[in-house]
Amino acid sequence: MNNLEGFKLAPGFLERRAQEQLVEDLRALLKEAPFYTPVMPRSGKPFSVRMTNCGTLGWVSDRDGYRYQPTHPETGRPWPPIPQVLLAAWGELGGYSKPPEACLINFYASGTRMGLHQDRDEEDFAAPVVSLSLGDEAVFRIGGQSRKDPTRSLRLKSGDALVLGGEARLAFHGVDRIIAGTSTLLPKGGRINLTLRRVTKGE
DNA sequence: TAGTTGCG
DNA sequence: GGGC
Repeated sequence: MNNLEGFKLAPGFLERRAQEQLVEDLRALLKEAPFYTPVMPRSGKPFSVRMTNCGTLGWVSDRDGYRYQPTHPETGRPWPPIPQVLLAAWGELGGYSKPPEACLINFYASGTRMGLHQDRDEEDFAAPVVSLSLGDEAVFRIGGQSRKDPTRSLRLKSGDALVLGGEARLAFHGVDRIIAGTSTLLPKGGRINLTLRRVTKGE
């Protein structure tokens, strides 16, 4: 049905200790590039999820649209570099020759969500999208390349990795809800999702 | 128009 | 979780 080729779930890809070290890396990174609240193009409605990025490019949304840009929209500073453990994850799971340029960092507090969407603001759809989950569990939904295709839902746990490549690269996906109290990784709860992407076709 | 990373 |  919607067994899209190129969809891969790696449960427990990061063990607990690696998750803790990554959270430490992120703590430092977030001082340089704090979470901000993006808004929807044209309507200006805020996302419930807060965002920041690392890498040479970051995904942003504002009244003008969705795009990748080299600087934080509020501080104007370049995004910090992508932590090594994430580059290693890309190498291990992505199976792609070029390194990731963008790592979108989403923070889902309890009660936040992300509607069904496609990742299609990149030039390079041959590259996979690699995603890691930290903290509370998410009810994740994925369908096909058309919005009306049937969807299925799965639970993403802290340390799980997800790869969207091949046919699944342009699959609609989203987060229905966060289940509070399902992880002790983040002291204040919530979920962090890290999404690695190749943006350009060039070097 | 078609589409909507949101809303209901 | 479907549909606008």
